[in-house]
Amino acid sequence: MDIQQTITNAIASAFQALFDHSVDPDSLSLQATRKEFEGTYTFVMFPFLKITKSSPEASGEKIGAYLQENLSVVSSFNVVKGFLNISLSDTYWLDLFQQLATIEGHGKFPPKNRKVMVEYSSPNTNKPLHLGHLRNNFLGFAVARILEAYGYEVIKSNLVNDRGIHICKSMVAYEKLGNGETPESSGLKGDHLVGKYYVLFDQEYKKQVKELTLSGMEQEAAKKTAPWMKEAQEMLVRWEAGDQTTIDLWKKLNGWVYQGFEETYRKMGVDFDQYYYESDTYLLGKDIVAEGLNKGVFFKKENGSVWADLSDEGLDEKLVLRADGTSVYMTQDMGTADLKYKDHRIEKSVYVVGNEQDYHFEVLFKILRKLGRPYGNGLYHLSYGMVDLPSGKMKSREGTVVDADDLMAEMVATAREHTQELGKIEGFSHEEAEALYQILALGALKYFLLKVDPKKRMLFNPQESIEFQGNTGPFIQYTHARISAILRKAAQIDLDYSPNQFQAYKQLEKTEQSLVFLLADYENKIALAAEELSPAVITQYLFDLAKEYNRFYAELPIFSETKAEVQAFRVGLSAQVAKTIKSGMGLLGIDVPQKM
RNA sequence: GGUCCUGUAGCUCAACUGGAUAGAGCAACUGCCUUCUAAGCAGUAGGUUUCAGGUUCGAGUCCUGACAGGAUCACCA
Repeated sequence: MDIQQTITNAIASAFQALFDHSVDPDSLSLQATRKEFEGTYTFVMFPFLKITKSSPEASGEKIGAYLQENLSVVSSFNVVKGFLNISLSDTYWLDLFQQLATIEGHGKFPPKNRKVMVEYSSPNTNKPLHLGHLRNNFLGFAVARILEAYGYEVIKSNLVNDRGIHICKSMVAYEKLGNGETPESSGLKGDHLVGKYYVLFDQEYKKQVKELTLSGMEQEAAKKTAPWMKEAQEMLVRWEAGDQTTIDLWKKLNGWVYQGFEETYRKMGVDFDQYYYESDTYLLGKDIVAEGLNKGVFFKKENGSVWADLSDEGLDEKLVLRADGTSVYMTQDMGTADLKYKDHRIEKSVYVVGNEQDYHFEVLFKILRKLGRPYGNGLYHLSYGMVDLPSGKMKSREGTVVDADDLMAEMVATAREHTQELGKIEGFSHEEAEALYQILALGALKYFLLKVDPKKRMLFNPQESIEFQGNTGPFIQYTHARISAILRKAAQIDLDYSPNQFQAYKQLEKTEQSLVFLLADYENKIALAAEELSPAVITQYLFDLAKEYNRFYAELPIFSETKAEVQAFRVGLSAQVAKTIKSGMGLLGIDVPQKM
């Protein structure tokens, strides 16, 4: 039984014994005591004054005295206004810490034997990845790791958007202007090369539309009749008909893009267990439309188009099949959902997709639940806000994007510069130094993007670049490096810091208690992060832990401490903090260095 | 216009889901390297939590209504 429950149970018995009033212990809750007060847990008296029939202070005193009397772990208490602050004994803290230090795999829940799929990244194959994708990929990867630690079996999937009119656009431009250019001949990464033609298409297309409108055509008509747009549409028809030349071109360009993506994913440190390609899935879902018609979930309009009526759920009608019998986005997403279930029997499915698709997923999930899908209640849209630049929204067609590859390269350069300025690479080989810059750069970037609540939009200012001080990835990495130095020294002098070496330690310092408390809290934070699908819970926790450790580090000596048990405890505590930082950063997909 | 999201220090973000005097980081200022890594630590300053009502012992948090920003409302994906 955990300590909070022990205390709330005791409080319930206190109400019984002192006031002859029975209270359900599960209805009582404790909160962490605020830093400026003495104590670990706080019980708020206000809601119970009717029971105690006395002032908040007097009630608190009575309950506190009862706890101290009857619970050996309670060493003291104080009452401020209506807040009963409870302090726990040193024995409790030492026992707790020994447990933590002894448990193998702290931060890993027992397997739930339940499968969850996390779909993220989902790029278009007509342009390179940008800053927005970085947020998506880091979020998806971190959420997958967190769910895994929470005990789920996780399948990371990537639904590649490899077909459609936008893909044909870059194909048309390449056909017209490419002159057989390849990644090798141009020296460009495959995805950047194809992206170049996507931009060229847009430029030429805009020119054509402008010319047509100048010659008197309506804007809308001009957009439809511009020669290149017509060619793109015709190419899409040929593609769907399986025309060999078109398919060959498509395969060639997509192949280049995949090579480029692979490299970018590798640099980002993300991966996938399962790829789905829209070229395979875009025709799926039509049988579901038929099923829905039979079940009365969908209805057909006069022109033959099929709709879902969700007005009873506060939404409106939504098209699921065109009058000509072809599918829309919703159709294939229904089909893909079934496919995922058929492939993996997942109970839970997380879609990491930007918040501009909130409505789409709300509708999709409602439809799937109406259809009685067994996985219907396990569907989650992890909706995240856009990353804005000071100049506003990023638009790839207009070239106002922060490219993912460029940004990562810049971060590495900044990390290199910063580290060298600090003169911190004595004794590093060239390879070690370069590896460190990578770790720091990616750590700074990932932490920066993950520390913000996913659903909030965030601002990225390339000029100010990403910090290495304060609430940042490198701050936490630094804490780990500091501890590593301590552990190296401990190994050098053959210091034994296993739990039986510090049995005799009494009178823990306040920061030591706080650290033990934080370490014990790690699993709660994993659970919270998993339930809320929010890596920001973990970043916040790691920052608190690192901050508290650095205070401990500055305040308390280790190797100059004369008592062996104190030395052993402090080294042991440091080791456990390092372990937890490494584990927590691992959940975020961030590496930690031994030296920096 | 309907629906959804957001609004907290100059800036970027927290606030344990209704609890104490709303906390961190950055930027500014003051201290601390002869002792385990100063990418650190301690401190000063910075707030009418967009506004107006309401609910109650208690509201940044819940309700109503404004205001501001964003997204979405295609036989596009």
